[in-house]
Amino acid sequence: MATLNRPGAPEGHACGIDTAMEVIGGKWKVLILWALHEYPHRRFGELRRLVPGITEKVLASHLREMEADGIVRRVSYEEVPPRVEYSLTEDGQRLNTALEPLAAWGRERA
Amino acid sequence: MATLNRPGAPEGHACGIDTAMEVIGGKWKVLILWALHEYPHRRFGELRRLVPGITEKVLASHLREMEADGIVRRVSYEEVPPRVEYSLTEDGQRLNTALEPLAAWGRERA
DNA sequence: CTGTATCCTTGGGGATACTG
DNA sequence: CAGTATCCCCAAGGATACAG
Repeated sequence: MATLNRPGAPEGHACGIDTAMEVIGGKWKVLILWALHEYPHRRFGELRRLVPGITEKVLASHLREMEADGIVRRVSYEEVPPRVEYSLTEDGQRLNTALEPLAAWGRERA
Repeated sequence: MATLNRPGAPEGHACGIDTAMEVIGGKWKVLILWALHEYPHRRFGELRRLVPGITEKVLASHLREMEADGIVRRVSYEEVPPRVEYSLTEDGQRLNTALEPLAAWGRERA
């Protein structure tokens, strides 16, 4: 993404906020993150119920992207019927922690 | 926006992250926030230069929304040629502070 | 149960020109 | 200088059906 144009700045250490925004940019990603934090190791169907309104297609693609970004881990148990569990990676946990002040700011709004 | 479906939760205190995401949801908003934090009291044209790539239309509409959300203050000096200065409100400053851990998380990514 | 495959819609954002 | 006014576009999401 774009970065700031910082006249007279050291140049070489971006603000980093843009990087984070790309990762959590999807419409439901922070909600998924939050859900996985409060209810660890959820299955696909459980997540769908935890995040009301999301469609299967979008949940699936969001999970894929979050997995690719290294914040979500997907574990598939080869059973019938199929069982898949999603959880946060270490980086995902840290991201969630980093999100907490922002959540607090949101809560303080009337 | 949507909120989490939290079975067996106290119900009545949402996670708050969704609220914050709505406020910083625009494509360039965090960058504007950051710019206004590092270079307080900027004029329209200066902001345009600080956030390279943004168009006048989008900068204007983003600023309007951020003003409506109470995180940016717009002061117009009735002069010719016109002069307008944008700055962060108290709430905007607190939002920026709340964004810092997220920025740090982004910076730590390789 | 855990997803694809299709098709369709929308609005956020881009380009450009113009105005007080 | 500080913005509107238009027009346009496309990718992110939604709806629904189907599959292993």
